[in-house]
Amino acid sequence: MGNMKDTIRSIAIELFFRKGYFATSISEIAKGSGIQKASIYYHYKSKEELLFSILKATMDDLTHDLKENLAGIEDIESKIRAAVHGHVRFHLERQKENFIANSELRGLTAEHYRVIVEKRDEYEEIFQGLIRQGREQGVFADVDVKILSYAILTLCTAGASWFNPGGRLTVDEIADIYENFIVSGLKQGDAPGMARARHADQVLAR
Amino acid sequence: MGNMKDTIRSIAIELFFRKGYFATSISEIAKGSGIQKASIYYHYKSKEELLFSILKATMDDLTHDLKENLAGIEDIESKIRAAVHGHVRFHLERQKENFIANSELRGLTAEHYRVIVEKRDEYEEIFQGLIRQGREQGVFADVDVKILSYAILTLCTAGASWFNPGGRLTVDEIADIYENFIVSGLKQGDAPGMARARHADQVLAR
DNA sequence: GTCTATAGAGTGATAGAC
DNA sequence: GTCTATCACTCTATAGAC
Repeated sequence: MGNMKDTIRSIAIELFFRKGYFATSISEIAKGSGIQKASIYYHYKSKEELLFSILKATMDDLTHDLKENLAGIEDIESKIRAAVHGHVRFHLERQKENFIANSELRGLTAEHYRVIVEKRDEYEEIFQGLIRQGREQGVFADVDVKILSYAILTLCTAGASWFNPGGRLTVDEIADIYENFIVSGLKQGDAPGMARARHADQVLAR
Repeated sequence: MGNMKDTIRSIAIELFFRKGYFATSISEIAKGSGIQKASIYYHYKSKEELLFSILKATMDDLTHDLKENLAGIEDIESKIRAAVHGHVRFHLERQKENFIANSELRGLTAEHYRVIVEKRDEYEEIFQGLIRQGREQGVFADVDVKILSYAILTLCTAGASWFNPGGRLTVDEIADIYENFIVSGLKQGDAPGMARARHADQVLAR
C-alpha cells in the first residue's frame, strides 16, 4: 500500500462496497485518501475507469485462480469440489471487490461492460463444462447445466454479501458446507418426482 | 394502471431495475410518466419514499404468499417444496421489484431500512424453521440451518437477475429444477470438514 | 504529484399560479 | 392535480499554478 494509486484504489473499494458506486463521490474518495479531489485525476482519468480497473483485476484473478485449482486433478467429482471450494474461498477472502463486481456492472461504459461480461462468460463456461462432463460420465444426475451453473455460481457468490470475517465459521468450513450441498444437489440421489425418474433411468442404463 | 400514482410507481420500478436507484433521476421518472418532475411530489413526498413504498409492498406480499402456500400442508418435505417453489415463482413473476428489493436497500433512510430488514428477517425465520424441523425429524441430514437457509434463499432469489420471461423454460419448470436440487442438497448434506473423507470413502468403495 | 479555483451540468425539492 | 420557475446544492472533470 505504498503508493497513492493503490491507496485510492483501496479506499474506493471500501466506499463502493459500503455505499455503492453511484452514491460514492470522487470527493469522498479523495478525503479518505488524504488528498484533494482534483488529484484523483492524476492517477485515474475518470471515476468509471477507477471502477473498471477494480472489476478487471478481480475477474482476471478469479479465472486465474480457478485454472490453478483445477490443474492436475483428473476425477470429475474432485474437480467440481475444487472449483466450488475455490470459488467460495475467493469470494469470501476478497469479499468487497467481489460484491462490487456483482452489483456495479451498470456503472461501466458500454465497451468496458462488454470486456467484463466476456471475462465472466469465460469463467462460467469452465464451470458449465465441469457440470456437463460430470453428467455425461453419470456421476451427476441428468440436470439442466445452464440453470444449475447459474444457480451454483450465484449461490457461492452470495456468500460475499453476508459473510462476517470474525464470525462463527471459517472460510474453509463454509466452503465445505457449500461443496457438500452442491455435490448432493447435482447427484440428486433421493429426489422424488422427475428427478427420481431420471435417476432410475440412469441406474438401469448402467 | 388507471391513476397517476400507480403509473409513477411502475415507471420507477422499470428504471430502478434497469439503471439502479441512485442512477435514476426524478426527472426521468417524470418524463416516463408523461408529467413534469414537480408533479411527482404531489404523489410521493420524496424519491426515497417512492423506493420505500415499492420495497414495503413487495416484502409484505412475499410473506403473505409464503403463509398462504404453507397453509394446510403437514408433511415437512412437502412444506419445503411448497416454500421453495413459491419463492422462486414469486421472484420470477415479479422479477423487477424483487431485484430492487435485493439491491437497493442502501437507498433507504435508517428507519425505513430497519422496517424492511425486519420484514426480511421474519420471512427468513419461517424458512429456517422449516429446515430445522426437517432436520429434527430426520428427513434432512444434519445441515447448518443458518448457512443453508441463506444459501437457499439467495439461490432462488438470484433467478430474478437472469430470468428471461420469453426464454427456454417456464417459471414452473425452473422452480421444479430448484426444488429438486435443494431437497437433494438438504437430504445428503454432510457435516463440515467431512467432504474429502466422504469422497475418499466413495472412491475406495467402488 | 498535489494544489486552488472553477466551469458546466444535473440533482432533489419547494413555491405558488392555474 | 399539474404546471412553470427557481433555489440551493452537489457532481464530475478540467485549467493552470507550484
